[in-house]
Amino acid sequence: MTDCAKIAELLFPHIQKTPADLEAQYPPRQLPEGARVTRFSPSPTGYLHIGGLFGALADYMTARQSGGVVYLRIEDTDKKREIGDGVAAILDGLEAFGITFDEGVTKDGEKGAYCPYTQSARVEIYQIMAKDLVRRGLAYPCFCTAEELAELRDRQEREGALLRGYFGKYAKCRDLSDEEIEANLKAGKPYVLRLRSDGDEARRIVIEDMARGKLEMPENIIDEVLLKSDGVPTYHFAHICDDHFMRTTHVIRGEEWLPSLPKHIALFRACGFRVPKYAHTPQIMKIDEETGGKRKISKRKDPEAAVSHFAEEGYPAESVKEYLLTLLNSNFEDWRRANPTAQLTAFPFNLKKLSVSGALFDMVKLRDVSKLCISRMTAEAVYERTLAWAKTYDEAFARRLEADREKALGMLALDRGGKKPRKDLAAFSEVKPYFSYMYDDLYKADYTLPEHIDPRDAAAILEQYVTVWSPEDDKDTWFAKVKSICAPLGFAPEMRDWKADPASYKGNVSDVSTVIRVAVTGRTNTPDLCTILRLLGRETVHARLASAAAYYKSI
RNA sequence: GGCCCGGUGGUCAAGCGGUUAAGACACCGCCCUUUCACGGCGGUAACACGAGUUCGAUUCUCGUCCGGGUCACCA
Repeated sequence: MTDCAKIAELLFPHIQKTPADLEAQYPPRQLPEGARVTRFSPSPTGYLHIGGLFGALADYMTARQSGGVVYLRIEDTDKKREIGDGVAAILDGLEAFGITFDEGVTKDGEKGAYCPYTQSARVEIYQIMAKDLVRRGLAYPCFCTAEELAELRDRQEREGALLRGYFGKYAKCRDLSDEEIEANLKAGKPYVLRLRSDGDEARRIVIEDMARGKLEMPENIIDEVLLKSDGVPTYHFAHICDDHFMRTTHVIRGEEWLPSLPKHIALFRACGFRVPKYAHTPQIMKIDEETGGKRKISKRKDPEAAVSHFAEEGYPAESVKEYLLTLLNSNFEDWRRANPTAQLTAFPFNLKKLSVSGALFDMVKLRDVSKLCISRMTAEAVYERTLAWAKTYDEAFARRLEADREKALGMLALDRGGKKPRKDLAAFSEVKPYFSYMYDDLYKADYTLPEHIDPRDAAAILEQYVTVWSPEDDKDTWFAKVKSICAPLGFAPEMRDWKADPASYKGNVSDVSTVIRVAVTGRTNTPDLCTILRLLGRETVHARLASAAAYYKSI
């Protein structure tokens, strides 16, 4: 007969505390009815990933809309994969998107009563639980080497075992005698701690997932590793201990965790803990250019996987957030339309409405959301944010913006505000190319006209126009002047006249303004021309009109 | 391969036994209009397939197919 208490003592002589002590140290939270406690728990293995942000947003919204708590926990139990500034990278990413936590790891250390929030600092907690499991005969040390494990796998393959892993008759160390364990320990053999599963392959468990409804899976029978040979827990064990003692009510995580759910249920039961509610989020996909198929968005292959990519491109953080939210709860768009200025946290986020199939990340849709978002900003806001973007990504442009703030504000105010705001800027990086004609050294002349306009007419229009235009003109005066040069040159000043009898005109007022627009901006389409001309100023306008006229005459 | 999760227009998706099968993005057309954009109106386009249950299946069940995930001392 094995003496579990003795083995527990042998394995963890330094552990004196018991689960009861932990219960006392980390008591249930005093929160109002219905308040949900969620957590975002990344591992510091790289930059913040779009899928991570997606999940963090779900955690954040769930806690906020229920008057609960959302905390940030760092899962750094794998020192091999960890990168140096991993935590900082994640913190920066989250900060950029305005996702704030009530508790957990911050740039200035940890805050909250359930600390520490970094798994590597919680080893004692895991070991207290582990010791208790051993004492109760629910866990045992396994001394199998990597070679033995590989052998096991080979054997299972040979035998055609449907289920692979460390379990039942394959679990070599499951029934080691006390003497063998003691001898191994004395010999200094490394070991991992495994769950002694009492699962039955034939039994099935039913779990309610908040997003997916009833889920049915076979019971876990694997003797999962709880503590690795360095005494640090695996994800599975840390998840159970942390989410219990941090009193998480809702575990929101990616669907890649679905297959290990039976393990987690078994572990919660073994520990005597209540199982939290789960919601498994879908993965964010993209179209693979090579195969044309859908696939999970990947950190390695896809630059847009890194959340920082959007900052570099100058997409407003809130538009990325809003786009992600439409992926999370598709009724978000309708809500936003009905509440254009409401705080994001006012949205009645609902885990039950989580979409369950992997959503394709749609850059086109993101751009639309972003255009709408920027179109609603004031010129001052666009100026400040473009400037902030440029300061890190395009210094020369930043200096230019600062050098003539008035002009920049003027151009950014073009067709902004009012009932019909322009929706043509999706990112702050687009300001420079979009308004390149506003700056002499960025401006590239392109005198290409629509084919139906004769260059000789164009030259005549420009020569006439320069005599009437004045930067002081208001919009009506400006347009009246454009019209005034139409008739003498054979163009219809009124669209109505032209439509009634196009044959008797060379063109109409639209052609005339196109000629002016092309001459001054090098584009056939721009925002309000009158204002552009005024912003450009007399000298520039005259010079551009003259050189365009000269060009048309020369061909 | 075993297990798991999915499968409604090009994309994201409402739907939850009886609907002319919403909406958004994209696309096309028209209107508005000095261009473009905005806005308005309209249009193209979908229930993967096969059985079963039912008076009736997009909706329920089973099978097939397709997509994805997962089978580590990684998370």
